[in-house]
Amino acid sequence: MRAGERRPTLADVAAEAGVSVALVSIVMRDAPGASATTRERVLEVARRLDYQPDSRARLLRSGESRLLGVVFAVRHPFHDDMLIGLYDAADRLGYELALSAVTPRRDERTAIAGLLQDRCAALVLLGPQLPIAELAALAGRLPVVSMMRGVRHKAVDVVRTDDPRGLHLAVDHLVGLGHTRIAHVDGGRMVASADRRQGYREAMRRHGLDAYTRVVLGGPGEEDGARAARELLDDPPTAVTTFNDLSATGLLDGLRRGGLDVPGDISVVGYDDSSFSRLAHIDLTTVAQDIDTMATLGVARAVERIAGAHVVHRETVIPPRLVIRGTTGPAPLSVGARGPIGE
Amino acid sequence: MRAGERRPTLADVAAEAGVSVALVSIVMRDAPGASATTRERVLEVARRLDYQPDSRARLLRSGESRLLGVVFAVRHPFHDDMLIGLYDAADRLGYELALSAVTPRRDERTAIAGLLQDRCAALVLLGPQLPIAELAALAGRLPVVSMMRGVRHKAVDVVRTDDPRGLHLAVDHLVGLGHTRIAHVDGGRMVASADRRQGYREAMRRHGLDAYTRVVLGGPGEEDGARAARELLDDPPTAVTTFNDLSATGLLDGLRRGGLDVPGDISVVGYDDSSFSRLAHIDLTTVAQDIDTMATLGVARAVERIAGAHVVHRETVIPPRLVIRGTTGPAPLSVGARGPIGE
DNA sequence: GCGACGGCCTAGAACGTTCTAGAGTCGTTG
DNA sequence: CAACGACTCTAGAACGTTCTAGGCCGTCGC
Repeated sequence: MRAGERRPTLADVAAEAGVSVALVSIVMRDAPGASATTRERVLEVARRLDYQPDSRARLLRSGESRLLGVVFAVRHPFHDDMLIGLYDAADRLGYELALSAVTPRRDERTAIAGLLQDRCAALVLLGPQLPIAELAALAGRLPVVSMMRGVRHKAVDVVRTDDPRGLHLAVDHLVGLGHTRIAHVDGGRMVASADRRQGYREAMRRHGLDAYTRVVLGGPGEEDGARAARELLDDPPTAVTTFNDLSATGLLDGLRRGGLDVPGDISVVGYDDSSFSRLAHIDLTTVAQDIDTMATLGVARAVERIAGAHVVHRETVIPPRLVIRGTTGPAPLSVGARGPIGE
Repeated sequence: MRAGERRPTLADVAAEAGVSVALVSIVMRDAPGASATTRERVLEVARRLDYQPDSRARLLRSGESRLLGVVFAVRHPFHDDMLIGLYDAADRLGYELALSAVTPRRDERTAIAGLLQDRCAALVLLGPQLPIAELAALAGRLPVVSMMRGVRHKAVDVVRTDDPRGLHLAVDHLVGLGHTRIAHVDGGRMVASADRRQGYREAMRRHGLDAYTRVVLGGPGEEDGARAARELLDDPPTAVTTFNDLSATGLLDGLRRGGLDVPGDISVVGYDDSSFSRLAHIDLTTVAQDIDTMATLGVARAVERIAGAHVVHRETVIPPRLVIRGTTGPAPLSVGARGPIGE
């Protein structure tokens, strides 16, 4: 067999089986309207000719696409994990996924444009960076679900993690271990940064640790964590929460180079439960987002919008979970412990 | 605007602009056969109506799909990197990419089936695991390019890294640093494992270090590296090459826990240049595959097959590159150095 | 002044499916 | 016995595009 040969179509199967094209279509779709015996015979022929339905023609005619467009970022372990869940969820509901990746040289607009041309029934965007106005315009044309990013617009559904709560969990854990001098390395201009920083502040206040609250400027990268480490080394706290795992590893490295033992002298908590945080080498205590639930809900929202005419805007907030590993431990005995900042 | 409204079609644009459907098609495709003024006017209208071509109908009619199906594995940083290159390469040649992911609960067969229904013109498979017979059958229906895995079949093109050479580079580097007692932690049953192990053996022989050749059973995971570390600690060499970065990090961790300093006492070389190997925390010297070149060639092979009727089977082998980071250093002074094994 | 030609444009078929409307057959029923 | 309904099947339109064939108009060459 050579590539370039025409693929068998419904017409080929029909001719071979001696029935009409429409009947073959009925059989292939498992729709009512064919006797058991012809059904059998048609399927036999289809199998023999190795017939594969042409989804393009199918969708073109039937209008409904049962296709969900997913935009994800490459080199983003968290997105990979999310894809796994999305495939499962879509599969359960009888939908297909069309993936479009954002890469360093392929921006979100391009990724979305590709999916629009494929006539997806809805879009699921993982951590979209587009301005709200653009997302809203998009949502005027087809259902749009934003994952991990809050979008205040009635046409855009949102599924995200309760980020403040994530930091409550982290701080509670540390306080439970006896820590009081807990700092936070934030994510700079990143979208989720404000929520996490605020969660940290709230949690500290709730524990009456206002006076120990200390936010260090950081960023999403490893080098941001390393920079924060240098700043912290002047007057190290006994524990640090961070914006994400990557910055946490930079921080870890910086602190250790500065002569501190983790978790002996200082505890560190990451955020995201990235795959590398599980490496024995890193073994980072971190806040995990409930990826499966988020994926299931994301797909569900999209499908609801596709089906129902008008849905009210829904923002679903999923509680995170703390994963305790090796970078957190009891607060060191307060030998030489200093009081609150500014004391 | 509500989702569910019909999208504008060529006919809508044509009616609005007062021209025929065919002419609008000509303008949209940038094909010859329209005057500059009408071209302008049609584009104006298309923009105003926010017309988006329906790629399904387009491809259905034109037969040629200019669509490359790509099967990649999720949670596989190397594949993510490859996607970046593939998008670039496809873009340069005017092709689109249709992605289909292999996840823990979605196997390769399913991923491929999805792409076949989309009538891709060719398939680019990243590290396919399918039996050769199946790949060959597939290649009978459309061009198939296997990336990173050698497939001895005339219908399947292959683009892969020269793995033996990768280990030559690693060993040469270590020998250049004065090492002689160099062990190799292999990848067990993994596909590429044999090539890399053999490359190690060849390189050792070439340097006259036959007597120091030492292969330790390993595997692809971190725990495999850790296990190998325990075995090596009994009689540590001064350098180790490994099957991949993940096993190298496990090894690093095990060696350090065993009291050895890296790279002071012992040097370690990984394989793959995974993103985490760049973390300051790990800073692993490793063998990098030339992803961009591979991606470019993979797409090129697919496109050639699509265009040309008969192409001879081609296996393209790309030389790897050594990335020197912090886990390799000069061989320790031979205080207490032992001779070759079995001396 | 006439045919040929080139530039611009259009009508209608085609791609492979699904869908609608209806045709034929048979058994049941009034 | 005619009418009917259920069941099985078919013809042909439709989806939104591209492609082929051709029409119209002005210009050019003779």
